[in-house]
Amino acid sequence: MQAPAVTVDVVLFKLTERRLQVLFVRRGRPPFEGMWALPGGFVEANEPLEVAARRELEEETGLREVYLEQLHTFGDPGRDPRGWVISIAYLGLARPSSNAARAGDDAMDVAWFPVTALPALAFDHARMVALAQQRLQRRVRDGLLIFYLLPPCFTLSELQTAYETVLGEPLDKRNFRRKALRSGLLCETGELRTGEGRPAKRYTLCPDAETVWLRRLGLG
Amino acid sequence: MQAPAVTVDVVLFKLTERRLQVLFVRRGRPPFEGMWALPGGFVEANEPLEVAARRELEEETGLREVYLEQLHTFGDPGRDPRGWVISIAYLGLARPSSNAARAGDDAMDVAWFPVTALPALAFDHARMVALAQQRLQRRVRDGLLIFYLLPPCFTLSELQTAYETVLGEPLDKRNFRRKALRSGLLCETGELRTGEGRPAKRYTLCPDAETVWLRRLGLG
DNA sequence: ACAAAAGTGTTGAGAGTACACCCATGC
DNA sequence: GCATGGGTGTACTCTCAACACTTTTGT
Repeated sequence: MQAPAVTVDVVLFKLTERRLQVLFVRRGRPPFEGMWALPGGFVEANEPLEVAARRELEEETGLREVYLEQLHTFGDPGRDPRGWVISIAYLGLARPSSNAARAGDDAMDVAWFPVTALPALAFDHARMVALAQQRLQRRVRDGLLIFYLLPPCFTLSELQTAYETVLGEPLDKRNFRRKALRSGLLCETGELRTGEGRPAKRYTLCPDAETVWLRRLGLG
Repeated sequence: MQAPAVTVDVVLFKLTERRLQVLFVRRGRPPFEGMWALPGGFVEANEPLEVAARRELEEETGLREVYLEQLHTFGDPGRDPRGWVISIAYLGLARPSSNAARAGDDAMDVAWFPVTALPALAFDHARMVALAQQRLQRRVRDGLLIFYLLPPCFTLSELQTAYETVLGEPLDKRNFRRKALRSGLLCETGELRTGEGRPAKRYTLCPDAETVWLRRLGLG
């Protein structure tokens, strides 16, 4: 009974400059040396999978406290030239303030790329990104995932832009605002965002959002 | 770099007697000897994961040609008393005619249990079944998955009963039929199902159903 | 005063829901 | 003729989509 090696990989998304961006690291050794790849690596003995994903992400990029959910497990023979390696891929979401992708302990390059302009990727990582984006869109369409891509406080316009960026389609401002406000998920903070143009009210996801959301599904 | 052992497990559902049933095998050796468990086992060297799932399913239960999709990968330390073992769980669907669960080559017991009356299960298989049922409900609610649980030909009442059984709630007959027929997914076969009461028209999922379905999502 | 972004209502179409009776066959 | 399951229509509600102008601030 031979056993495969087991790795985890993280497709980490972030919203900046009205672009959906994905995080990559440049590989420092073969195979695919010098190529861009998803942050990830081998699972350690008796390490829970999600813990491994967080550890690798932090080791390679310095990022912590992101949202993570399991995406899919890839196990096709031939997906890794080193031999039999299966990988559990995670979908990750980070806030716009997560610039902090430092060059990791291994002194690797780390960079965000717009999902519309990906570099050539190592292994089957392009497939992983494509699958992750699909899943992200579904989960944003009917879920609370969008809020993991926003700062804790935001204006309705920022929220709308976030949706538009992830879904890749424009939304009607009035319909959007009505729906957002009627959802019961948002609280005014009282603050205003000032700058260009008229000041905008700031909102937060209200504390019982999860509950409200589940209640909604439970009743219709 | 230690590596875990890797297994696959299949949560196979089937509809009979207005019950949603799940397939189990009785374990012939420790750990959990004599207990019921999901069909599954170790992945062979360089074997694609889904292939492994199908192989184990057939070896242990004789069942082939079922629908399979990946569900989740379980890797918590302690989930298997033998040591570090991760398992890729699959959601499977079989038609009602799949009685054929023969005692496998290993002469194991094989049996279907209603999902509402599960036996005590080995490993973390109860969690797997719970997750699979949840996923099945979502995928049936908005997808074509229900048809993998039905024979190729069926009456509208059979279709309705299938939905009701999976979703666990009654549906209005007239609304259901209107929606089913307006969907454009069904073709009359011309056959009638005769027996008790008035004969019923038989329908099939029409050949371009997949296309129709995707077109629908694409437009709204 | 003007540029720039925030904010605001109404109408029409389609989908979902609730609800009760007649029809065709086997026995 | 009766038991059994098959088949049918209408009215109400609600959600979604389309659509354009006024308000508040900074410069």
